This record gives sequence, C-alpha cells and structure tokens, in this order.
Amino acid sequence: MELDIAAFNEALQKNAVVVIGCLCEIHYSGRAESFLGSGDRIIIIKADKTLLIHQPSGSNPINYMKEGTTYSIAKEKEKFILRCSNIPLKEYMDIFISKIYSFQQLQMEDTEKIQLVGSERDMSDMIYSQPGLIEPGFRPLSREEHTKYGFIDVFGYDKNNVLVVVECKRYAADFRAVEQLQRYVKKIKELRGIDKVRGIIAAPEISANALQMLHDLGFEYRKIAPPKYLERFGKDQKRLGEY
Amino acid sequence: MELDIAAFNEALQKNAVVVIGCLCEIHYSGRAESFLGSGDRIIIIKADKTLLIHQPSGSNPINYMKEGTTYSIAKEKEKFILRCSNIPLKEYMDIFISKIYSFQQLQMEDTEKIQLVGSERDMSDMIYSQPGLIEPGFRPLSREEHTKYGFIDVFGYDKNNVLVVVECKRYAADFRAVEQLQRYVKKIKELRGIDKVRGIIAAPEISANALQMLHDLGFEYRKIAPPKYLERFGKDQKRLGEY
DNA sequence: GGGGAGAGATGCCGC
DNA sequence: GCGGCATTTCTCCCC
Repeated sequence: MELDIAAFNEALQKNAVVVIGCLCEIHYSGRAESFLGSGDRIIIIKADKTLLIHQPSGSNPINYMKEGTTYSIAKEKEKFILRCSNIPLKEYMDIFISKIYSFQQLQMEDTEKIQLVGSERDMSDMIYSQPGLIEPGFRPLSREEHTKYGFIDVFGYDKNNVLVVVECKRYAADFRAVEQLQRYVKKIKELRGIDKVRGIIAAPEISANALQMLHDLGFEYRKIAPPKYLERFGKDQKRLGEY
Repeated sequence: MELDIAAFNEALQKNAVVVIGCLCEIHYSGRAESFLGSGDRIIIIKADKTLLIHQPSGSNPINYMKEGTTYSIAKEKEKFILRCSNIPLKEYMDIFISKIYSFQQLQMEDTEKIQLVGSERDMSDMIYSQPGLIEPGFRPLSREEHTKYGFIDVFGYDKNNVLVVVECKRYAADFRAVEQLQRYVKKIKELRGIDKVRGIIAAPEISANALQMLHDLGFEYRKIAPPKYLERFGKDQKRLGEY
C-alpha cells in the first residue's frame, strides 16, 4: 500500500486524527534517547498533534511525542521518513517506515469529559459527610478552615478536642503513605505550636511494613474503602454487575 | 458504515489488532467506576487483548482494559454493544457504539524491544565506571557487595573510608528524593551498626526545598546529568541533532 | 511556571 | 504473589 503524502499533510492541517498501520524503525531523542528496531506498529497522530506508537501488545505506547509536535514526511528510497519535532521541549523523533499496511484519517468530535467515582478525593468527601467512619465523636473542620490546610485529606477534632489528621489512600497504603502522614502531622504541630496531634491512615488495605511503621509512630489505621457506583449509572450499573 | 461482527470475532480469535473509529458511550466498573458520554473515539484491541480508548486529544487513553480481557459484541436496536470483562481483576466495561466510522484489523509482528539510554540505572552505571564524578578518591563497592544493598543506587567509600550512599535522580530531585536518601542512610547505619554515613543526591537539578532539607540533614548534592546518546545511533544521532 | 500529590497509574525486578 | 521503586511517567490543582 502507498501512502498519499498530500493526504497525510492535509489531514494534519485540518486537525484530523491519523492512524497508520506500518512496519517501522524508531529513533527518539529528548529527555532520554531510544532506538527501536523494525517491527509492525500502529502510529496515531491526534488532533492536538500528540503522537502515540503502539506495539501489538501492552498498555503503554512504546514511543510517543507530546501535544504540539510538528511533523514532516518525505519519501526516500522506497521508505517514508516521518520526522517529528517538539522544539520547546527539545524532543525529536525519526520514524523510518518501510511498509504501510493501512492509513486512516478521521475528523473526530468529542467534547465529553469523563466522570469518575472512587478517587481519593471521593474517599475524603465520604468521610467528611460521614465522620463516624473514622470514629464516634469525630468532627471534621469546616470547609473554610480546611482549605487553609488543603494538603491534608481530612482534618478535624476527636471527642476530646484533640486534632486529628487523616490521610486517605484508595489502594493498599504503603510506608510512603505513612511518611506522608508523618510529614503532615509534623507540619501541623509546628504551624499550631502544639504537641499532641493524632494521625490516621484510612485505606482499604495496609502493608505489614506500613502498619508496623504506623504503630511505631503512634498513629492509627482505619479500614475504609473508596466509594463506588455512579448515581447516574442507575439501572445500567446493575447490568455491569451481572457479569 | 456497518460492522461485520463475524470479522470482528475472527480478528480477535486470530490475535489480530483491531482498530475501530466510532461514536460511542462508555461505562466502566472495576477498581473505580466511570461514565463517558457520547463522542468520537478510536478503540484499539491488541493481540494480548488489551483495550485502549482514545479521544481526539491527549496522551493517555480515556478508558482502558488490561491484558487478557474477553470481549463479546452484539447488535441491539441500531447500536452495537461491546461488552468487555476481565474476571480475575473484577473489571468490566460496556461500550455503546452508535456509529462506526472505520474498522481495521491487522496481523502484527513485532519482536523488537526498545533500547533506552538516560535512565536512572544508566546514571548509576556511569558513576560506577567514573567514580570521580562524585569526588576524588570515591571508591564504589564491588558488584557482589553492592547487590546485597540493591536498593541503593551507588554505595561506596570516600577517601577517608567513610561509607557514602548516593541516590540518583534523572530529573530535578525533590524532597521525596531526600526522604528516600534519609531512609537508606538510616537503614545502613542500623545494618552496619555505625554512626557515620554520608548521603549524596546526584541529579541534574534540585529544588530549593529539597536542597534546604538536604543540607539540614547534613547531606550533599552533586550536579550530574544522566548519560545520553546511544552508541548505536552513530551517525543517525547527528541527524537527530540537526533539527 | 514550579511545587506537591494522585493515578482505574504501568512496568520492572526483587524475594 | 507482594514490595519497592522508576517512569521520556501524566495529570490536576494551587501558589
């Protein structure tokens, strides 16, 4: 199959998305440098001039260029050379294409943004609205007071009016989560000039090492999972659960 | 355009890579949950049954499924429903396709692995072969001794036979890099039962906060950049630099 | 633009 | 499998 260079340039010009199936070799130079020998790949150039190169397996692109990259293609001795450059980022790529299997260009329209539930932020919102999940008598700070300490997930007083710092993790908490909590508790003690501040990790799981370190520091663990189920899923959600 | 369900199933069966341009709506449920309203997207199913869904802009897939996912497609009232499930991971996705713009299947062959230069590992290798980059008289530990402390990038003795722990960063070092170094120095002091261990951050840049914290802890900074330029690039490398 | 932290992070290598 | 950690991490938010 031949590649129509004029069609390629026109597609880029009108911000179409280009998808090329090809046999190619790739040289990259920028933050790092890489070389990838000849193999079959899918090349995607998006409307914002992001470039992605995918091998037949794996989640991540094997090579890529960021938004705003410029492209120039040329034919040289039966091969196509796609030169990619992102001058501000000092990133460059040369793609040596020896066979074209497919060429597609699509004018795509998509203004939708994803709605995601189950993030760490959703966890802290849940604890804010249900403080009893931490313990009876726990009272989170007001929104205004809390924003002054934006780096803390949940911040409040226990039933004895002792300050409590809560660090949420949506996955199994590790020792770095404990280090983070330790950093925040230290910071609050300094800022407020007080000696007694409690620290709590809220997460669905915690590693043995992290739990050990947590207890050594006099902190606590609460087994709490991030919320799920989009309200808007409605009956559709049931279908997803029926697999 | 119509989608040939038989062709789709056959492509999956023979581990071809499938690329579909379409208008679709996406429901996901697994580690988290998400909903994405109708818009134009590129759907890729790879040979290993990884699924990627890309919007017309941005580097990352807006939704995805991991390796080993199973697929079933059906037509319902002028729409196609692609149901995706990964039972072991408890991950599910429903893709409601209302228009097909393009359908491609490619039998891809690619056994090449990327060669990358400029990683943190390359930095520590460079320091091992040129210890003077740290300071005159620095002597890294032997390979055998070093592997016992695999978590440390570079480990050796200075000219006064004091132990030195070096943590490399390929980018600007931040306070987390300093915390990491602190953790390693502490661990080595415990393991060896000694009191004096030097700590050094080797990185091309370091943030002001990190440098302050580093000095407060009595550690040091060496401005060292990761190595670049693949030897095998040879003359090609020159071309990349000529942009 | 830098700093700080999350991510449905992923991927690699170790034990 | 989990743990620890790098990643051409990317992304978002906030100062």
